[in-house]
Amino acid sequence: MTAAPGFGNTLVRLSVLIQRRYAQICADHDLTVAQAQLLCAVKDEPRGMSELAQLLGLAKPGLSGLVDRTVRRGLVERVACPNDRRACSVAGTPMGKEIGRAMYRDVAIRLPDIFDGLPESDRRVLEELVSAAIGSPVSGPCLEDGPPAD
Amino acid sequence: MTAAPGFGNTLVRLSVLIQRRYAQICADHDLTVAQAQLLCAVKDEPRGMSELAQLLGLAKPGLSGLVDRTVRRGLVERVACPNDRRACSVAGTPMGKEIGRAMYRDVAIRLPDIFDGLPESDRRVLEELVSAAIGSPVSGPCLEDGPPAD
DNA sequence: TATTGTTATACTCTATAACTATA
DNA sequence: TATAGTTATAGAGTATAACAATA
Repeated sequence: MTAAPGFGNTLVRLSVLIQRRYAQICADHDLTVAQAQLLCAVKDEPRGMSELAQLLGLAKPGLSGLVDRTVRRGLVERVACPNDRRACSVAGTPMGKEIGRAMYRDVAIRLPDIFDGLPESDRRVLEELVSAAIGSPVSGPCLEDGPPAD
Repeated sequence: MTAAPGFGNTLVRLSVLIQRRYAQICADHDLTVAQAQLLCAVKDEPRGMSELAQLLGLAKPGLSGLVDRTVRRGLVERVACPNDRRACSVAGTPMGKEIGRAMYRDVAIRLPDIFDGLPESDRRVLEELVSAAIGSPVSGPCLEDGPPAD
């Protein structure tokens, strides 16, 4: 009995719990999940399209559309890249950055409630283990670098 | 310093990791995530539409569409409810049940890899804490009961 | 009248293929 | 030629409103 047989499915249920709470926080800020993640990714500094596609796990056309819709809402803007006239970066507008930071704060405050049922000492152990297992964000955003893009 | 300030965002990144791996397993079984969850929910016994909507966190029209698409693929079918002629249940077809069970097994095997970086003893502690915090599945499916529906 | 589930409509998200402009 | 990003197209998912049949 090396691992609990249903642990994989417990993890799926955990991720669903997290995603539902996260989606609720996004909705409270009048954002879709994808828009919120984009906003969190550019809340401190602009990022190139390729980097964002990688970060958000989207193919390039998907990111283009997401940026379009988010631009339309006045939350981000495209800025030309001086070195390479094909490329562009995505920057948060003042409003977008503010909302992105508010999201980030709200997530930090409200999401851990999921583990309210655990005694404080267990929660601290859990935090340490999860943080150790998946590491810290490379440069600020809510997301993890990943393979899916393109 | 009660809780790590970024723990909420670490949880979001964890859930993204889990969801991406889960989506990959679904794709390996030629399923979308929503179809896989529907299949897991009916892999052992039929379930009513209301129960499924609650379980999957969908509003009724969303579930109707999901069931339509999954019926079209020959994985589930609608069965009339004898007591109430308005109502119906969703049952897996033999193929659908088989795929649902295979998914469930595959998730149990492949998902915990996420924590491969942790020493074995830490992994066991983590499993216990997560399982204690979110409990076991009520009746078998991969999902958790939740509020969003309708 | 209230409830179950579907249909209609609209928008977001995601994928693939084809395209434009630049390198 | 290769690369960055967009446009075109299609399908899945999700929400609200209106509807049908039954309770």
